[in-house]
Amino acid sequence: MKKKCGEVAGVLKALAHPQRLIILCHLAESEKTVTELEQVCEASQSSVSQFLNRMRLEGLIDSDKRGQFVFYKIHDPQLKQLIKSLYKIFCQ
Amino acid sequence: MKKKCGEVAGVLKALAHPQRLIILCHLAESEKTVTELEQVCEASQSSVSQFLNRMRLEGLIDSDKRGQFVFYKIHDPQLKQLIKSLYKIFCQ
DNA sequence: TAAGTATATTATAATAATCTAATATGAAGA
DNA sequence: TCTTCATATTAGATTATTATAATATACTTA
Repeated sequence: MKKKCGEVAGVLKALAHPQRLIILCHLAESEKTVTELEQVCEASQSSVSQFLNRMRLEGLIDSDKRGQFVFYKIHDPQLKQLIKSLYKIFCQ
Repeated sequence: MKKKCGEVAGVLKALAHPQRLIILCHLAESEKTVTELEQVCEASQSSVSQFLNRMRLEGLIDSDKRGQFVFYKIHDPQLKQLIKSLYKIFCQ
């Protein structure tokens, strides 16, 4: 239990930030480019890029460079489930 | 959406900490005293007390003093639901 | 190849969270 | 009343997170 809570707390930390949560909610719908994410969460290019990189390193999201764009999407299926649950609990 | 994400991110912040998550998981089962919580999460008395106070002020938990003990329990029904979801997603 | 667009990186400043130690309060029992 | 136990509070040091500015890279198109 202690170990599991440590892991889960780590995932929750990624969501526990207004702009990162917006980003992840959008990624839960479909893949998005960095610029698209910049617009929905109204954060600077640098911040968004840093957030994305951090979440990628944590294994939560995936990046896929296609031409001049980098598309991000959710990698971790548990994260996707969690975002769905959040939506059910808090937005319905 | 922006506003809602801010609120939800606030709740998630409370869970996004190994020891607070352990505390909340135990409170999701039943009410507990501070000393009981100290033992399950292996944090100092002061830390636990500070965590509890903070979560109480955020409206997530309730305290009830009975004699020399203070019993804490989850106040926010959404938080209870969230903890159940976490259990389903990550512990089954 | 020059210019523009998309993204990443780095360093650093600003802010927030955490932990610890010390002390305080208040109830219970000898 | 003295002591012990349960809890709370405070202040400060430490550490982590966030935001910002500047610069770099790499692709695209004229």
